[in-house]
Amino acid sequence: MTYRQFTRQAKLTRRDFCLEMLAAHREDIKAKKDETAVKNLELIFQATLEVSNQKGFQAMTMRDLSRASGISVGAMYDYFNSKESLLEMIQEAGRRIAGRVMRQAVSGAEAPPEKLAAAIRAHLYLSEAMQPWFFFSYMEARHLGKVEKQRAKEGELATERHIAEIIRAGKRQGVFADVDHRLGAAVIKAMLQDWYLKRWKYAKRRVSVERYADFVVGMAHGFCRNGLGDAGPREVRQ
Amino acid sequence: MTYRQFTRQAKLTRRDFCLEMLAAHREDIKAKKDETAVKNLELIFQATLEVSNQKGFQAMTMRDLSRASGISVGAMYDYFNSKESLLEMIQEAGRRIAGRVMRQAVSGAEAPPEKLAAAIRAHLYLSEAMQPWFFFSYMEARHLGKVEKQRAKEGELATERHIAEIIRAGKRQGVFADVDHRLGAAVIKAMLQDWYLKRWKYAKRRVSVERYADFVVGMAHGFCRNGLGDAGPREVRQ
DNA sequence: AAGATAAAAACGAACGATCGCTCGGAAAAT
DNA sequence: ATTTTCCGAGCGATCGTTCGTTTTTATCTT
Repeated sequence: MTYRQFTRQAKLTRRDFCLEMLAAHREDIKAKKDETAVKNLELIFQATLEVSNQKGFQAMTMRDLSRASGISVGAMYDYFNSKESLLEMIQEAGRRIAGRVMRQAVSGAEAPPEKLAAAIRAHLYLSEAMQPWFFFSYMEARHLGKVEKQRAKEGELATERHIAEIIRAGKRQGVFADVDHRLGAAVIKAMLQDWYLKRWKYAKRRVSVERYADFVVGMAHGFCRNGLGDAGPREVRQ
Repeated sequence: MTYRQFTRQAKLTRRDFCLEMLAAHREDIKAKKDETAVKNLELIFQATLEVSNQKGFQAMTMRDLSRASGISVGAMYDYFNSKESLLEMIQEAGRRIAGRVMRQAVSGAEAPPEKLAAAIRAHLYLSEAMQPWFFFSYMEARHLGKVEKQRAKEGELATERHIAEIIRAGKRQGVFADVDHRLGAAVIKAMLQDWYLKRWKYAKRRVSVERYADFVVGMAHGFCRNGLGDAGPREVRQ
């Protein structure tokens, strides 16, 4: 699947994101008409990611946010109860959308190699389509409350366990070599995260998400087929 | 080289770190006696990383820092001019030490495979010994001023270019396959960063730095020898 | 169609709390 | 007795947040 096909089937626009936020907090949001509510949520959401991804959520003041969104400080508070709850609303909505997309994206494949490729590709395409949110979510997870922080961490570990499980299944079926599936999943995850954490770097080098996906899938398959992760005597040490 | 051997030859204690800070800012620091200066710098340095790595540097107040270090707010200002300059002092000293260690750690190897292994191992061992600083440096780079931020980014890119150069040399000498050395270096770098960004995860799973190093070196060699990164027709797509 | 009325949305000055930081004097060391 | 180190109340600035008011939009009346 190409990135173009992916974005066509998945609804991941800024508007979709804010509809999710509105639905989850309809009674807390003071605006009566959905039309205006979504419109202003979009302005606030975009401004939050823009300012926050540049200087950090803590360093962003409500006056910064007001200037960047074009909405007065007082009016913004019709859409969230506090700065902290704004952070939680954004994290929560994104986590829900990402979870939903991931679940249905990997539902097609059968054999472990294809499943592995599908999972990698789905994660990369998703994080490409929602890059500002993924970056935000990663960098600001520390500022969440205990409950929300635990949920964010759990979401991360679930992705990793999912990949590890695919590798394990491949080993049982004999299509993968006897590699450390947990360490393998960990480093694959590291590569996936690098895409949204350092996207400016890849953009400057003109590396497309498809090319990066091909590359990571290639590395993952090579690793699983040849068993490079067993640290055997082929190792060269200094 | 084992991690134990590495830490024995490299001077990377907290005290060494603070001696570096003191030497760089001897005239700005109000304390006259080096003894007391280093002692208090250690308290401040440790408390800064402790509090900051948990809640973020911006969210850390000077009163937090005073409580965590056991030094009064007033006395702390005998050791730095402002909160921002404290951040810069820590970043600068760490960058200098890390650069020095890396330069001499990879000076021994000759052939590209050994050079690659040495570079990976040196970086991992270094980030293990200075893990709190590496984590801090990565997460707080956004809060630096323009000049310091550029220097931090340059340091990162230098590491990556170094790895890419080794792979390129290996290709020219025919010991490595025709792989994309830039993308290869990028994902190797991602694996290296994962070690200090997610160390709690590896600690819980009882993965030692040596085992992780063996694993990454194995993946890097496998990739370079078999050319998994060319995204050829062997790719399986969904 | 136009004016009156009510409802909804937007505003920004002002509030108490807390921030980074200073400074005059106390405490400790020499 | 002198120097060095340490202290923490207090300063102005700025923070997140509120709320009485104005402006805009929708609805009703003539």
